[in-house]
Amino acid sequence: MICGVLKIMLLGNFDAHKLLDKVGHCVNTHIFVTKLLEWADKATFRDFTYRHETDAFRKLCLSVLLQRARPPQVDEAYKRLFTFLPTIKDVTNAPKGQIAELIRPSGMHQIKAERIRKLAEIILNQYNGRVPQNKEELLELPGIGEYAADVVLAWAFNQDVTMIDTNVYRILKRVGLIKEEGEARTILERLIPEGYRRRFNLIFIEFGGLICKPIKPRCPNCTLRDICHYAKSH
DNA sequence: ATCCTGTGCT
DNA sequence: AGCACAGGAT
Repeated sequence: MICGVLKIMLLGNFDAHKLLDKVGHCVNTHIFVTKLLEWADKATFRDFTYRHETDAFRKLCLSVLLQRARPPQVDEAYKRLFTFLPTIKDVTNAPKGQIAELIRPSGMHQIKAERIRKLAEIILNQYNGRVPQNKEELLELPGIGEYAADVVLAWAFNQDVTMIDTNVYRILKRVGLIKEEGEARTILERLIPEGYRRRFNLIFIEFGGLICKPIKPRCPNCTLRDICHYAKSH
């Protein structure tokens, strides 16, 4: 059953009993959430410097850098970009080529450079340097889609928002909780109690990066192996 | 549906 | 060599 009070050290502590009381009645999802929490309790989360960033504009740029990129490479690009171009004005005035060169490690640097430069321009000129705090306006921004908008709302504006990335898709699909990607949001919002969306997103990302990896997942070491369709068929 | 795009892993 | 990556736009 539930092994005492689970604590997520990195993100602060919370009482898993309360948490699990709010989760739905389905046995599989119950086990799923419990096992993930137990794993997060023991695991050592990776520490990327960009995770400590709270500035809304930089988070906005980060969500662009993260597109189809690996976290370590994004961290490198992130440091380079804001070391050389610390302010929004700096980014706005920088030639696209310079931005591209700075963020090269994150991949797709030409596209991302264009997106970041336009972002800076719009935030500076149309929003007077303030990143909008609602999803509608965020989605209007170039290079900002569902995921990027949710990331900004969650981590820059402290909103309890469900974020869905490839890690979430992959984990939910393999375990067998969803068949198609469109089902992810519904399932997640039923699965994860309000107030814990951000924490769980980090857990999904870490679990997806360390255990349920896209290639060569570590199924033998995985706490979900007993309930996971993928683990049973491989 | 397909493109964008560099790098790390297998 | 080939696939995959904290996606988004056309």
